[in-house]
Amino acid sequence: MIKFENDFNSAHTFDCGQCFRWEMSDNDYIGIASGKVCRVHDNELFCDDVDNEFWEDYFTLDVDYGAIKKALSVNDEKLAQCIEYGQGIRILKQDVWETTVSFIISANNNIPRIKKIILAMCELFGKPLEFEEKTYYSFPSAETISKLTVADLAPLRAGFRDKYIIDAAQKVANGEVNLNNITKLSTADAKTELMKIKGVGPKVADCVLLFSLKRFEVFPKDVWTKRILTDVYGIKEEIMDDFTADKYGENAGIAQQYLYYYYRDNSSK
DNA sequence: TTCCAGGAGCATC
DNA sequence: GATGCTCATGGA
Repeated sequence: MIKFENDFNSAHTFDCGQCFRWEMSDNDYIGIASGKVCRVHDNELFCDDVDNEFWEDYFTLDVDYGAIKKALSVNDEKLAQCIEYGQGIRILKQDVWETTVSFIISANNNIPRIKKIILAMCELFGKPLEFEEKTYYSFPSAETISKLTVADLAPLRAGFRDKYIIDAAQKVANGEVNLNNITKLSTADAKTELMKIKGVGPKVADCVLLFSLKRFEVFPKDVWTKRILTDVYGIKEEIMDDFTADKYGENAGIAQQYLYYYYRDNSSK
């Protein structure tokens, strides 16, 4: 069991668009990551004892979000409001391979459908995991997917993204793209490495860097964040990268996540 | 029916 | 290097 002492809100963390394998169950969240399953109830996480260290790492418990939020709130009233609204968002350190494929699937797609495609992929090609007398499925390895064809992925209904998933699996499995070594690379080099995969452009690569490699300085720009920067801050697209880097610096990605969550959540109501 | 979704590949200039 | 078109799918 792990207890979250502060700066953690399960709903905000799991529903802010960074992850796709956490589901509400009896007011708790059940999540699957790296072949492990756990239950989050309020501020407590229940898992197999041998996995404690894994989940502590996954939830980046070493990061002081209080200090980061304080620094980001200075001189930015709008962001301070978003931070208040999304309090308790933690950026997760997810598996690189899973995050890469997940955000390949995210291209020109919506979150419910992204989750549906990933779930189908796990149920079809992942390994069964028993937890609390129920069966869950792991995210399939690159080796497993690399042996499949585009036709095998048809049941996922992933559309034009199916060929990108195969390309990613083959390049990772044969070592053309080395994900094992990627944590040691600079952010720029890691981005270049990821973009060797078809279907991984700047935005998908940025999401992988932020949501699986703790590169908090990266600010992924999607249709929503571009809209926010334009409408709320009056920034033109050409200078967005400079604006976010100058204004938010090493924590730009965290700022981005609060902005994204606030505006997406409040525009759908 | 048309528009849109946590974009990217490709041809063309 | 920039611009415009296209890529499946399903919900609104």
